[in-house]
Amino acid sequence: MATRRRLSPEESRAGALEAARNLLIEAGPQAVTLKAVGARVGRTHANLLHHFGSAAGLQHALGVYLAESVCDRIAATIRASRSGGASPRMIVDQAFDAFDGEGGGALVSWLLATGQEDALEPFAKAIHQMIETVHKEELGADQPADRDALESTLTVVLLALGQSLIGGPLSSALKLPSHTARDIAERFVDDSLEKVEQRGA
Amino acid sequence: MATRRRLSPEESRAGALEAARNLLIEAGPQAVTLKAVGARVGRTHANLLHHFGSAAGLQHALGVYLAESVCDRIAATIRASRSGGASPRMIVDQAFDAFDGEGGGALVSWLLATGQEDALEPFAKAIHQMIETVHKEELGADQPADRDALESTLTVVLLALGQSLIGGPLSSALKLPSHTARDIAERFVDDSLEKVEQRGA
DNA sequence: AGTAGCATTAACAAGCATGTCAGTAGGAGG
DNA sequence: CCTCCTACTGACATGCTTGTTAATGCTACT
Repeated sequence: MATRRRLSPEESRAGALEAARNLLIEAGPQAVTLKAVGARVGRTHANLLHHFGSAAGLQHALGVYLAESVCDRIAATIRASRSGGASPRMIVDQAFDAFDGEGGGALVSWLLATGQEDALEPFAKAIHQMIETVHKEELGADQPADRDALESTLTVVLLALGQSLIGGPLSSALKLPSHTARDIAERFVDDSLEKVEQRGA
Repeated sequence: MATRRRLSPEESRAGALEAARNLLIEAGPQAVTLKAVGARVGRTHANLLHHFGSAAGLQHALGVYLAESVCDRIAATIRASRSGGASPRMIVDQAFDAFDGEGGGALVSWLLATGQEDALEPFAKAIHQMIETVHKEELGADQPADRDALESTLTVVLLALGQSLIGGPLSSALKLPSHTARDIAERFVDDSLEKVEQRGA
């Protein structure tokens, strides 16, 4: 057997979390076991126990990792819009993509499946944090995001989540194109921005 | 030990499904095991195997049961609105309640967690069926539901689902009242109905 | 009452996920 | 080169879930 390389704890954890995320997205919450994740990174399940303390430790770390990952992706796009590189539509698109492909939907169903619903709170707070930060950067203002912005955020997130979970089968059953939910969310954001501008003028 | 009553297959199945649903709502998908469900109805896990054939059989039956349950509840309210007993707002409310308390959200996370995503399709079709039926009853028309009605349905369902899954923590983190998603959905439906009336006039 | 059918169960078995522990070995620092 | 730290592993243990099977005993039907 070839000599095994010895990784730093950080490398091990990062690799394991990435593997766990892919496993989660590909095969669902049930598939994320110590053994399966270990196999993906070429280690034993005892190794994961060593690094994460327990299965629950891995679950928690994965939750944090996914939440950050999803928020980062959305926040990056919002920041890009500041320099004129991204329209509101693109932001909504990114939000949908983040839930759909980055593991946002998977994260939620994972947390719900493992019964750690309290872990949703940090995720929700991360979203709020993101909105507040971006809002201040955007306006250069010190005031918190207004109610319309918050409601838009809520709407987009809920629609994106729902879309990532049952959007495919549902829009197909209703005989609507699969991008319908995206369109609705974009329309909603457009209307909201319009209202803000009118009020500002 | 008191003599055990002997139930008909229908009674057994119905009782088991009801117990499974409560278990699912209260403790999440992981908690729905043959042993746990059996304990709730005062039978052994072998008994459930006898009635449902396998664990997968119970899962499938539970999926069908929940889908019907949720759709029935919403459809009943829509029908009531025909006789003037229910407003559009109440219909939206019922949809949210159905997802929140009746197990709609739990159903989806259950199906996703157990990896039977194909079971979402019948659920989605049941929703479509419901809309088409109600639409024809409502208008007395033979034509299928128009696009606006379908889009409203999609929006309400996605929002209700999202709300039932992460609505609590999310609206709390955004410092919005917990009924915000409901309000948004109701506004959306109101606008949609208004548009239809204008076009009809 | 007697009997046949089937709901029900206990006992058993296999598989899997989590967790413990003692020991091995890689790699950095002396 | 030697030593210490610790990443890493294999073996073992436990408990849970699903599944099989043979036997038991209600209950409906004759």
